[in-house]
Amino acid sequence: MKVKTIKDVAKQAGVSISTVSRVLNGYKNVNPETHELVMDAVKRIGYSPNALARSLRSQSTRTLGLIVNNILNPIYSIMGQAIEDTARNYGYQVFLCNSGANPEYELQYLEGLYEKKVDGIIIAPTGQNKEKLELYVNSGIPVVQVDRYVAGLGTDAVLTDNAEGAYKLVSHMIKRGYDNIGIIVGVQTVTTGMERMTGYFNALAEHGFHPKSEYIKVGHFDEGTGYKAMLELLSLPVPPRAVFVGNNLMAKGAIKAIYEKGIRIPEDLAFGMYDDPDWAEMHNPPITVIRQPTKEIGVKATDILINRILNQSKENQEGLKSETVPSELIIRKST
Amino acid sequence: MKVKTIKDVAKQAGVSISTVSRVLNGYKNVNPETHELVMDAVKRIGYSPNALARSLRSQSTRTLGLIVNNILNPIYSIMGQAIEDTARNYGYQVFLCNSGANPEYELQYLEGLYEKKVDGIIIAPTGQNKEKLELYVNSGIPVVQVDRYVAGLGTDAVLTDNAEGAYKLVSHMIKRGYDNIGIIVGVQTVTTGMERMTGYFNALAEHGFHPKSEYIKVGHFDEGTGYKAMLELLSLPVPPRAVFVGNNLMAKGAIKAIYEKGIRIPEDLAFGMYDDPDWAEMHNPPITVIRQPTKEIGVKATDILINRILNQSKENQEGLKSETVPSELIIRKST
DNA sequence: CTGAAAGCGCTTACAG
DNA sequence: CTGAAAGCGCTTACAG
Repeated sequence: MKVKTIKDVAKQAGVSISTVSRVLNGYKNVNPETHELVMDAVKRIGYSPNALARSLRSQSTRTLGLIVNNILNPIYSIMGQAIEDTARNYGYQVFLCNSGANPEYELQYLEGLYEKKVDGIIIAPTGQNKEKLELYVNSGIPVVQVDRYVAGLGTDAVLTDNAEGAYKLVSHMIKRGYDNIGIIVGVQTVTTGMERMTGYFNALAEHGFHPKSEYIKVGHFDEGTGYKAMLELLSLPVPPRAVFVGNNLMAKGAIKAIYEKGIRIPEDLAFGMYDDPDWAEMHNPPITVIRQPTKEIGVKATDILINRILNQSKENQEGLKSETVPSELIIRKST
Repeated sequence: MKVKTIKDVAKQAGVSISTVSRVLNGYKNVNPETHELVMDAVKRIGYSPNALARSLRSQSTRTLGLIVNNILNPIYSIMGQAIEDTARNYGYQVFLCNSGANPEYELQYLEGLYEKKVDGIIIAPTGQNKEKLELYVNSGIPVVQVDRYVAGLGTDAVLTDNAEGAYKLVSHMIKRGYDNIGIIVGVQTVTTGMERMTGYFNALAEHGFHPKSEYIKVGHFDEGTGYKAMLELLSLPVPPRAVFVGNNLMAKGAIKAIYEKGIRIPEDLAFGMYDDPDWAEMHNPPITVIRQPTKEIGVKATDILINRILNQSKENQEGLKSETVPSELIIRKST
């Protein structure tokens, strides 16, 4: 079946292609009868517009790019869903890309989305591709950073107050009477890793504790390094009495290590984590967490991005926004 | 910063745009010196091709569409990741779309991807948009159905043997000595819902049991209806002694209901489910499951799809494939 | 209210 | 090995 074009519609309807285009785009100045003629022809031959041609000419794709770190992390799938839903309400489609925390893949996506001429992007950046991101900024393609950020980029951002979240959780542990509190967290080249570490330090300092280097483990915000770090903590001569784990993936690995060693929560080891995935509440005992308003972050980021796109031509653009949403301490039985 | 085109490169390099195009596309018959001239110019002015223009002319986008049912279901996020990775190896990008089990959204995506001229699609269909899917088939755009399928469509498919999986799990429960086995499963308009129900019936029949209608609950493969169904089962004069829940989302809801009622697993109620999400093993007690080879489904579907795309011009196409991958019974403490 | 023409940025026969 | 020209399927000033 040959694919139909606007030309076929024009021929069927007995009008010019300009007129067809006007009807299809809902222009007001079209004779009602002509309008009907065209719509009938469209129906009859089963015409469907070619977005490639339309976008090439109109310089707008009504498409957003979303690059997340790890689609297997529920934080990002929930955020992705919120972004998609919000974008849909504005009539935008979303190109969801998963960098897998791999800067090379991220670079490929950044290039691919640029070539595909998305109208804007939302990104949870690895931090390694600042140059490519600058290309967007310099080309006037709006970028919103979420969850983590590359500094000095001149983009909007929607973030969590990671330091405060970590601080709240660790302070809670201290108040519960636990000393020797360990931390397992992601690399310090990523803002979330840094800030959660900072919160940990702040909580200790404020309560007069000195951090002990053997209780501080840095990994990759994934299950494997979470598992390994926990094993190391547990094999210390004096293992920590409580541990703060920096995200849900590391926590999964850490829990696995705890099971293997036959350690009991919270009797032997109190356990708290950043993020509140399904299993945190279903776990026995239920786990104390810091919950981020993931959905809200997605909605806000999309609102900001699309408003930038829509107001691109306007003179006095609003200044860059860097919103920080609060996260919530949810105390359960594991601490 | 004005965006650069092939024309700018041509001017910089002092050659024609045809030559630039040849260099960019790696044609062999280009003078090495010319090649260098062009590549230098590309670097110098920071040229990046416009995929819209390229695709419009070349009639190929090297882009795949993936429409899943629910990105919050780990089955689909894992499958999505596998599809993305496989496609990347072939040089294809994936447009990941989440229908949210809503036929209207699915239709929108089906239309959007068609307009964007993807080279092929992979879909876990809701079942409601057969007509739109036929448009793809008739237009010669390859489609691979995964997980569930719309019958009579003339597409390839990669599926799980749902009936066999359900049969294995329910048979296991019977052998353990449980009578009065209930089922909570998704709507019977979707193949996975139907087939898992069939497996349940088969297992009962083979062991001489008669299904009891009050133990059969049909919902929407989501948490809400799983919760509701479980509450109903538990408030029966004679509640079931064991329950088979049809997917991981329904199971989450069902577990919540079980907690609320203070029911113990497996002492009061044995519990088994389709799918093996993270939390199934972390649950206390760990849950007996049927695990699908989700990743393998994604890889296979992508291989099939891309081979179709690549061989589209060839005469004797291979016949349609409908592969069924086996699923595995993993016995844990909940039964 | 409608049509003819130019052009978006490429690729691809066609000549040479 | 290279260039000029046509054309992919649209939208958008420009005339009338």
